Amino acid sequence: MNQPHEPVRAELVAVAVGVLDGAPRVLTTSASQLQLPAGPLREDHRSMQAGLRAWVEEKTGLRLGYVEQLYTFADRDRAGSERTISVSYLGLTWMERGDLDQWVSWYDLFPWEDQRDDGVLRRALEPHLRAWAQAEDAERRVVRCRVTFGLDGIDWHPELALQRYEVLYEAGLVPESPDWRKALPPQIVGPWMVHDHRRIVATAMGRLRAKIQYRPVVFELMPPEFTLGQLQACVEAIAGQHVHKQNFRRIVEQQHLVEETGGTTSETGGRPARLFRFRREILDERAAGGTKLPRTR
Amino acid sequence: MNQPHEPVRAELVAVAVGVLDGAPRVLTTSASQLQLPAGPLREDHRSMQAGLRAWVEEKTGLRLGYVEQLYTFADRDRAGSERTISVSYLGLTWMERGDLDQWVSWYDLFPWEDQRDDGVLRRALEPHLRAWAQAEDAERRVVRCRVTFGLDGIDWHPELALQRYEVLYEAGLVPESPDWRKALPPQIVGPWMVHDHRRIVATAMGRLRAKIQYRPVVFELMPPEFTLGQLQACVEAIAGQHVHKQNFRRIVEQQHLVEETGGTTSETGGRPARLFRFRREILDERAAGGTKLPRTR
DNA sequence: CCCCTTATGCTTGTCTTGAGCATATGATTT
DNA sequence: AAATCATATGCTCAAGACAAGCATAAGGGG
Repeated sequence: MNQPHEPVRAELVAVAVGVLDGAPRVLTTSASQLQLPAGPLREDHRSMQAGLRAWVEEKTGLRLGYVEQLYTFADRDRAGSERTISVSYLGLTWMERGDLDQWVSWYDLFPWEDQRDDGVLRRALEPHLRAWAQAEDAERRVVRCRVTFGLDGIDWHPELALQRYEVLYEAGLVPESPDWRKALPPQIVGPWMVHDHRRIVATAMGRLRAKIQYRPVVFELMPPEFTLGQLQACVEAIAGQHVHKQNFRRIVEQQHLVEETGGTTSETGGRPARLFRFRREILDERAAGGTKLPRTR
Repeated sequence: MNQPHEPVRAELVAVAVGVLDGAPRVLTTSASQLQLPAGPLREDHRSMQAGLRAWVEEKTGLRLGYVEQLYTFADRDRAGSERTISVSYLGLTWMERGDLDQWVSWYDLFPWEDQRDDGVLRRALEPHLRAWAQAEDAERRVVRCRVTFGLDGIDWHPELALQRYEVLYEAGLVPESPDWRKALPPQIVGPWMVHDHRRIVATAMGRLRAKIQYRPVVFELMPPEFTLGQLQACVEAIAGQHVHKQNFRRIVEQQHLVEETGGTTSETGGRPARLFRFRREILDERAAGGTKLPRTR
């Protein structure tokens, strides 16, 4: 029953996300090419998570806080070589100013994902999508584009990031597609990344956008004290959508996710805002819900 | 930067689930010990999913339909040996009568998870949980038990199956705990399974229970034609909870998840019920929602 | 002092959801 | 044949969640 296992290589890959200046950003290892922090699972790693943290710290100096497993890919690299299994993780961290060069905005990677100013980007993409949809197997393709990209008045679902990427990949519009001759310029479809790292980032984006709605994970991206305005800005950055301010406040407050610190700040301009902190106890107290998105259209 | 990878062993593990007679069941490989179908990733497998399907078919004869990745574990087996990476998958299938011996009810594995008759089982467990909570670090432990097991009037959340298992594991109440001296009899805490297979099943249960609420996956467990009553029974089996019949029907119908076949059946006893089939198109048409659980208390 | 900006409080109408009443229609029992 | 049981199906109602918007508050900069 158990023939000997063929050995494989195990790789740990991190999508470390922080939010700064209205854009979520992904940590890359500084190199000529865009690539995620990664490294092999080693004998001395106590667990995969521990190994992942170690690699990220070694390669970028960042100590991750929140970490969760994303997905595991198996790639047959070059013919003949061992197979590599990549276990990817999503990590969240609070960003302060500085060292922006290692941090790539995920809207630079996926320009169409920011619906806060869909204008140019989506307009530039939509015709190509329609062309692809018409080319072959039209019925299915049209429906698929409509649903994933929210065309023709259908709702845009932020959490479908991976599915959108996959459409573009199949359509040959992104540079890493197998048939990349029709690939569009990076301002529209974003830059190339090593291996399948862009797919992994898209996976992370989808997961985070979904999770933010039913688990209080935004707070892992926030400083210890923050205003509700800043919290909202962070959620909007992640979701790539605007939310209704007053309703957002209502939800956050009535769920008792935060408590006032007593302080205020006027850094935000306008009327000074009260400062809040995350009530971390809530993680035990309840199967606490997340931050629904009261949409604004 | 790239020291040579230390080789590891990659194992594929399947949690194949079907529903029969009001209980979800998990496929095991017939042996003296309870264990899940599993096998190493092989060179000739085109992908991990393909490999998984192949193993399940080889070991049990079952052809899986729907498959999704669950979680990846890394275990250091025995000291000195290579590390094993287990990539686990959830598979759903439609069960007909027969061959029940290979299929273990997940309420035999986790008796406390069936809240449709929580009576005896939970009563038998609760005192031990409270004892554990009091023993040490009481404040945290009490809250944790309350939340995960829904004690003291807090809502029971079906999808917290894994968290509940982990509490029992830490409390030493299940036979596979490192300190198993306090373990309770199998009628209360279920039987032992090979390796960490029971943890994997608990993961699958949590995932499926969560997913059923926001994606139409129940239908993967149903025959081509079914009555709404049967569909409801299937959902209740998965969730381990009763749902409100009329509201359940309302949700399913208004989401256009199903269409009438025109036929009826009186197999269910009582007034004959109309037959429906799943509108599979909906999987493309919308980011279709699942089957929320209109609770009944 | 006026205006700009963001913060914060509150109202209103709509939609969703939980809960239950009432009736329909077959099989089974009396 | 009538009563009874069991499930199916249709419909109503009230409470709560949610989208949207109005109005006021309180800083800073001209």
